[in-house]
Amino acid sequence: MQKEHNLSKNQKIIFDLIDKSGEPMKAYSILFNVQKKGIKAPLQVYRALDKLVEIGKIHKIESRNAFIACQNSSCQISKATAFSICESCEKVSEINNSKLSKYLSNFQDDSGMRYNKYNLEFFGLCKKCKSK
Amino acid sequence: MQKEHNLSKNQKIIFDLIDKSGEPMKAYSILFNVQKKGIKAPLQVYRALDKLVEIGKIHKIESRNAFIACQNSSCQISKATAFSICESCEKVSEINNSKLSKYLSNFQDDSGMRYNKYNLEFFGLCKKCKSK
DNA sequence: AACATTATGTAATAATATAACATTTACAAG
DNA sequence: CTTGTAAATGTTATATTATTACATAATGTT
Repeated sequence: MQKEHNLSKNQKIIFDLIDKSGEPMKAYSILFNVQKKGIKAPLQVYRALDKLVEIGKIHKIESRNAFIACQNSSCQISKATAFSICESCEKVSEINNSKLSKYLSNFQDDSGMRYNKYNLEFFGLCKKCKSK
Repeated sequence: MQKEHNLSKNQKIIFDLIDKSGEPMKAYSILFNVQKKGIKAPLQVYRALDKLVEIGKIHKIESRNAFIACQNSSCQISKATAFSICESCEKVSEINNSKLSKYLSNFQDDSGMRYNKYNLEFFGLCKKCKSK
């Protein structure tokens, strides 16, 4: 069962914006879009983003410095993430594949070490861009 | 066989610095360290870094905005990378595991799509930090 | 009510990265 | 060997991303 996180005012404003957009958003683009709602400073945005990432409502696409709403309803905490990124149109999808996540969660490196947290970004051309 | 890339002057200076350091370096730290060699501007650093990444001599650790020399002698082009990152001491190691790279190169998402390029970052505590 | 925790507001600034333009070097084709 | 072209360099300015520092307010718990 997913824990209810009562989002604060700024967190809710910013989560709703990212969630509705359906695509990765950058911090200063978020800032621009929420200024009419009273959020004026970068720090207000980054603080909300930090919290939303921490509780797993959004993920950061590291290679793009952008944030996307979690598309995986069973995802509690953002510690094991995988994304597909189109290098042409920049479309990003979260990959929710249990075999992949099991494989990576159970992966041991040559020293026998395991990792409870990872981020994987796949790059290629999405179907639309491939057919062009 | 690895293709010989004749590095230019700036590329060589910057690669040698990163390679000798053995750990991830940030662009402005690189800049500071090569100023005595005549490289004065950020753009000179970023251009060399871009090229070195392109030819696979270094990799970018996206979650850290830092660059590390490729530790895999058979790695020609930086398109399939995996790293282990200690969240305490920030030590970074390149993971060179053929099973893992085969698994990821052959991975198909639910739409049947494959990816020729990926970046995977594992997070945890390295042995030293774990034993503290 | 008292306390601790979390969230907010605001200004300043640090850190990371690119745009635009001029010039020079390396090197292959004729 | 010179002409054309791609790659690399130099320089200034600026854009983009993110954090420090400090003050205040809201929320939840005992």
